[in-house]
Amino acid sequence: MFCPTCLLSRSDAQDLTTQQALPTHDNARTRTTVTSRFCFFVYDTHLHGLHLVWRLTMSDERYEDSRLYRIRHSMAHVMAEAMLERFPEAKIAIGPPIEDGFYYDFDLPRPVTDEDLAWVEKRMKKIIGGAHDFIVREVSPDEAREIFKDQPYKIELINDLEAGRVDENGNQIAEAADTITVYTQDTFTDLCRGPHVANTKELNAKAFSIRFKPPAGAYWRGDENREQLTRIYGTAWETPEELKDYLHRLEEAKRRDHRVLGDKLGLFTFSPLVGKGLPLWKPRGAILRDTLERWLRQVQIDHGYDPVVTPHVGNLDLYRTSGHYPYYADSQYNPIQVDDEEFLLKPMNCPHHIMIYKSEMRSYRDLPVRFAEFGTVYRYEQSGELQGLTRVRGFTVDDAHLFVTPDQLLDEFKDVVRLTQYVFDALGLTDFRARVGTRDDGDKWVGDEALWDKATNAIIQACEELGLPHYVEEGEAAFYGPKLDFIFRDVLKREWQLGTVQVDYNLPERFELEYVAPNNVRERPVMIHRAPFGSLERFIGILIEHFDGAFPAWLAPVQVMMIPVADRHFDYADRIAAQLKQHGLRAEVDKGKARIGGKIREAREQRIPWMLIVGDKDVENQTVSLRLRTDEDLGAMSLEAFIALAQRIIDTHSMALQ
RNA sequence: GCCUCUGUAGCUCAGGGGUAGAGCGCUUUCUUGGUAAGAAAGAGGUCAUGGGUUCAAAUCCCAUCAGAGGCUCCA
Repeated sequence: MFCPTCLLSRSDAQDLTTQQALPTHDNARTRTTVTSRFCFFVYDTHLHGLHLVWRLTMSDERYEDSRLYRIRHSMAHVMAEAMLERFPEAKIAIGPPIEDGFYYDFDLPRPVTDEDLAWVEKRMKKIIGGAHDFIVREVSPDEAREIFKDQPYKIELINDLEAGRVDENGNQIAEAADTITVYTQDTFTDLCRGPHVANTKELNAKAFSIRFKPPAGAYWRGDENREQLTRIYGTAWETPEELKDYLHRLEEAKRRDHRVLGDKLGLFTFSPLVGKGLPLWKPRGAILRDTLERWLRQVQIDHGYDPVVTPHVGNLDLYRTSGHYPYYADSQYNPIQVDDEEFLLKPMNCPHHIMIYKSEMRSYRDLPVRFAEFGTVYRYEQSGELQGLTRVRGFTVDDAHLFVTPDQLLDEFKDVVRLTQYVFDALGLTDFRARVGTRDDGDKWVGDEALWDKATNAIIQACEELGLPHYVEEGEAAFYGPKLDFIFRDVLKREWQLGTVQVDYNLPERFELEYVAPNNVRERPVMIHRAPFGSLERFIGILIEHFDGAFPAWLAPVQVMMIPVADRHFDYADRIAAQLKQHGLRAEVDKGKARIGGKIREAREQRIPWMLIVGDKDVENQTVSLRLRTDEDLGAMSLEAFIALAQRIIDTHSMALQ
């Protein structure tokens, strides 16, 4: 059995131990997120030497071959049958299994109501109980057209199957079919490749739901210029317990939604008057963000990066030269006209950094040049795309651009990857996949194909030399070059794209960058674009959800909450808090009216790592009583002992609290 | 941008063609309490905004703004 993502075989995987490096595998290609979930690895770094060790976890079988896949596929057909009874005039589109469930797209005469879904769900249970066989038949395209004569979407699919599938550039991507398979259960027949369960008896009427997610709009064939259909999602499992688990996980994800927590913890807010997609950082969010920034800034300085600072706008010609303007005009704020010049709110930092590079004559002795900036950029994202902090219109990138000689490229690239891994590791983010994004077949790219190949090969070679398992995904590149993305899987097993490293031969060409080589000839440098966090906003949004707001102590906006037992202990609490602040700890005193239990509850809900309770006993003995947000009561200790403990945890970026 | 849904007190939400409800929070009073909510009283709302229908609109309709779930997009 092979992992569909990396093509590493299961027997190979079994031979691996945590202390062995993985063989590399770069010939896998996949476009489906379903299959790509099946190969995960966890890395384990020794912080100092940055020596990488990999472990692979792998499922036993491909999703497409699994029983769940057939169950979900069959469920989709059962749902379509019930929907056609509810909406006899409905046109059916497609209904595939997806991760955790299935969907079916319909063209409906009116919006679906919750009553409709309740009816359909009930009807589905009935159909399942009817013990209907799934019968497969092979028919000719003409027969198929007769069967689906009232279903225009199916006719379109049949015609395409018969002609052989063709992509948007007219390249044939599938053989012309002379037979078409159709599946029938009960009264419903669908054009379908299968596979299905043999009989609806194999479906569990108590282990599915179509009401866990509201109906949604979806374009026919994913094309925004075509019909908007109604997509109904379902989730289906083998047992009711699995369904319950899944619904529970959804609840958990909702509960720790960074938009909810961000409000509750006072981290950030939005104002319609400022504009949508433009986050406002409140003091507690800003200190968290500032702490991250200061730390990364220092790590980067240690790695030989030079901080630079550039303005928020730039002349439009700068972005015409870089190519950003022509390629992304739709998703930029309109140019600002001033006198007879046009300016753009900067959508990317690279052109500004390039101009800094160009401001001096560079010798090969100066390279590599590494410019780093927390640069705020603005992109006019489609309004429907905006989402909390994870998709905004103004955000700050932990951006850096490296200008290197071709000889230095590989080592520099590897060093960037090591730095990225160090950063994630220090934050306790350890579950990753690495994705090599290659050039799109379409027209969203610039430059010379040979240079693209060179850049892509450099990335793959670096991955191999680092022993970094990776997979290739076509069409995921930036327009100016291929990239390596780090895909992070959080505690709820959700995937997020975080850091990115890109190799770029094109912008140096476009901006005619040069350095003087040893033989006194002017050569062209190669650029590396990189951002471990990507967007600070998005990254913090992900951190909030991953940690459920309970940040490691070094990042916690408030690290210590003083809880005086009675009002007469306020002075003592104030004095302690002042001393904590002198030691660099972020401490506050809760002088509210609540009793001690209430204050503890509040501090816990605020995810404050340490609570120091002070009452008569503490004043008398000159102690503080420590309680953790995790519920442990560590009892009385001297202030010095607590400060030593807190500083040790903070300085080591420990995830623990004691 | 497109489809669907939502917008009522600071927050979470109930209600619903005849001038507004709960819990939490907030204020005050009592309580000074030792490890996940002490008690009582009180304040607080042009029911997102603008228009329309109606004797009467928070309620129905339209538009706008904002939010949610998807789709498309993501340098």
